[in-house]
Order: sequence, then C-alpha cells, then structure tokens
Amino acid sequence: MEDMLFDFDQDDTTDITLWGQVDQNFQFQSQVDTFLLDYSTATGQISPWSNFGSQSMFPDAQLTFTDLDVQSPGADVCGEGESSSIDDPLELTKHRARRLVPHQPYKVQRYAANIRERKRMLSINSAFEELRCHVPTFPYEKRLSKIDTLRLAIAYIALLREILMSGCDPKSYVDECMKNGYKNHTNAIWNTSDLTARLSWIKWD
DNA sequence: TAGGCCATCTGGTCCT
DNA sequence: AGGACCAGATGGCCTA
Repeated sequence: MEDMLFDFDQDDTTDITLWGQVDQNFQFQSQVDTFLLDYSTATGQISPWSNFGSQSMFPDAQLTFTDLDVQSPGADVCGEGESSSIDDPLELTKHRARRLVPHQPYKVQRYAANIRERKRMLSINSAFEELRCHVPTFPYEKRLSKIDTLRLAIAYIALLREILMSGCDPKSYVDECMKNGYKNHTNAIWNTSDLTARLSWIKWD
C-alpha cells in the first residue's frame, strides 16, 4: 500500500505576504482547508475520506494512515524524526497534511473541528493586525506581539480619554507629557516613555 | 542556548 | 447535534 498525497500547489505564486515574509505553510494549509471545506459544502461530507471504504472520492486509491491509528494527530505532528528529515517548509506541510488526513468518524469530526479552529484563529489574528494599525508605533519598530498590542492599545485608549477629558490640544498635551511625564492612572505595562514617545510621531493636524 | 512568540491540535464546556 | 469558544500542551522559529 502507498500513501496518497494530493498536489495542491500547482500555482506556485506566493500571494500571502506578511511583514516581508512569505508563509508557504499558511498558503498550502489554506489550500488544503479550502479544498476540504468546499468539498464538504458541495457534497455534505466533511471530507472526501469521510466515507472511507465505500464511495470514496478516489475509489482507486489505497489509503494508509497507520500513523493515525497509533497516535493522535496532534502527537504525530513531529513524530519519528520528521523534523530532521524534511527541511523544506512546504514539503513539511505536505507531509503533515498527508499524515493528518483522518478516516475514522471521530477523526473526521476532529479534523473538521481543527479546520474551524484554524479559521477562527485566523480571524482573531486578522483583528490583531487591524488593531496594530491603530496603535502608535515607531516607523522602525518591529512588529508588536499580540500581548504588547493589547497592552499598548489599553494605554493608548486611556491616554486618549485623558486628552478628551482635559480639553487640551492633543499635540500640546503629548508634548507636556513628554516634558513632565505622563500621569498614567492605569496599570498598563506601557509606561510614559513608551506611549508618549510613540505619540510624538503622530501628525495631529 | 534559553526564552519569547506563535500556530496548531485537542478535549472540555457552553450555546444555538 | 454541531459549532463556537476556550485553555492547555506541544513543537517550530527567531532573537538576544
């Protein structure tokens, strides 16, 4: 018997670029998921393998997923020294996808849940990206982590509220903070210099 | 090399 | 029942 591997990467173009990096894993994974979800939508099945042994989408294919019989999908992600034998990220993702395809009913449900969870996390991450665009950062600053994004946003909102309450001109308020120190009443991790220095880059007019 | 950050998988819980 | 949400576990990548 032989493992079956679907070639989803016929289009080699890399159309997902984030912070200067092309995430081939993400691209391939998205293709896999899109394929599976589209198929489930069209046929009512969660995956082409969900009716394993009867009306398979690929009736001639002999599928072997012996790894899954022994380990959970999560546990097998880096099983049997794969990380040392596969260097190419795209090949690694293909390898994982091949090994993660379930055929038992529970595993099919679990696999579908994993896809939904990934999509949910993607939506959360896109919200973080949006939030990063709204918090003050230095032009040369590296990408904020999620936790730093949240903390900076909290501090930023607190400062904006104080500016509103003060009725002062925003720029002069920030200048004053730079000179005298920002009287931060919140417990935000981001301190005076962190926030006001960033705000000094903002064009207020 | 250790630590931080992240993606992913997973099982439990809650909600519709 | 199935999906959404959540938190823990795990492993990979990157940087100081």
